[in-house]
Amino acid sequence: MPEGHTVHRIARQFEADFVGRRVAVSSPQGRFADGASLLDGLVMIGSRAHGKHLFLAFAPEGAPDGASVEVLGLRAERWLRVHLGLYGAWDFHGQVSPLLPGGGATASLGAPRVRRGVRMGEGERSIDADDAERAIDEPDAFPPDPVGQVRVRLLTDVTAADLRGPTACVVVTREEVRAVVDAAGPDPRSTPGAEGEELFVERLTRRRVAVGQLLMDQAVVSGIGNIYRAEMLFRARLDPYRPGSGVPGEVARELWRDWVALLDDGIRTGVMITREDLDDGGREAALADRSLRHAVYGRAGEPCLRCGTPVALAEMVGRKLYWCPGCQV
DNA sequence: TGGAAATGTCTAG
DNA sequence: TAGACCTTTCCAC
Repeated sequence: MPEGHTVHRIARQFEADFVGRRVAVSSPQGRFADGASLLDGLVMIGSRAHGKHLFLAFAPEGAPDGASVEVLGLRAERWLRVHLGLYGAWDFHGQVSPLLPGGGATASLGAPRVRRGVRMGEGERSIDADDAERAIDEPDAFPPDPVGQVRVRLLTDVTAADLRGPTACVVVTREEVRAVVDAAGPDPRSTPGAEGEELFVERLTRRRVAVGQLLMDQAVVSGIGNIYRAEMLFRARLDPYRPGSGVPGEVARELWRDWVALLDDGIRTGVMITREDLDDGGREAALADRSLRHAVYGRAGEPCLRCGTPVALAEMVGRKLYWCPGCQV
């Protein structure tokens, strides 16, 4: 999936283009028709991410609905919770704000898509004026006709957001939002500072389960997926099979701090560049070519960038695990 | 046209 | 642990 950084970027996109606006909600595919009718015509009052969950808060126009308790810093009784799962993606159409000053707008955030032989970046594709695909993908008419299986369409006067392929897309109460967040491990962006770090270290080091498995466990830490998992263990020189209880506290702290830094970088750039050996030129090249972004992920059989040992590939709890058996001990 | 693959998670046995 | 589920895309046949 879109790992945690992508969901935070999606939350920002909604903050920029939907929050404060009245939203028409529909389900072109039909599978979310009931939920859509509960939200249609309400104003989006906030947008939050925790790990891989996206929460969009709604309230009646001109009448914040009087919720007495804040959840994720918002008083809202009606929320849309979305989890993209493995293939989910949001597509934005119409007026789409750039997420970086001076940057291009983002058309699509979520699972990678391959189109016309052009591999899109992980999670998203830029549609600045030079992008030849813009003419293909952005018809003049607004809103554009839904393409494919659009579970939900959120529509303001000027911007449309289409959701396809989510694992979860459901209208929830603030209590249900609270429950999901409480059950999840810390996310550096919503559990910042020492509290998140302490929680992470405690949950990682108390169990004998393999650290490679624990990093993917969203109850231990939120937002890490298969790529960040492999790359963080490589950066920490940790054997993925080492039990969490065998990871020294200081090493666990370093893992958390690395996650904080990687997540910040991913949110800022929209791209997972996890190699430590790149200079500015190398990063520039990696932005354009995803095969240059990672040290071990997707590089099975190729020599380790640190010690030359062939990168190993195995299955861990049903997911592909890449690591260097030479220098991850 | 069918199968496989993809940054994920849940449930039944 | 296997299977189900969400969707799109490429590739072998």
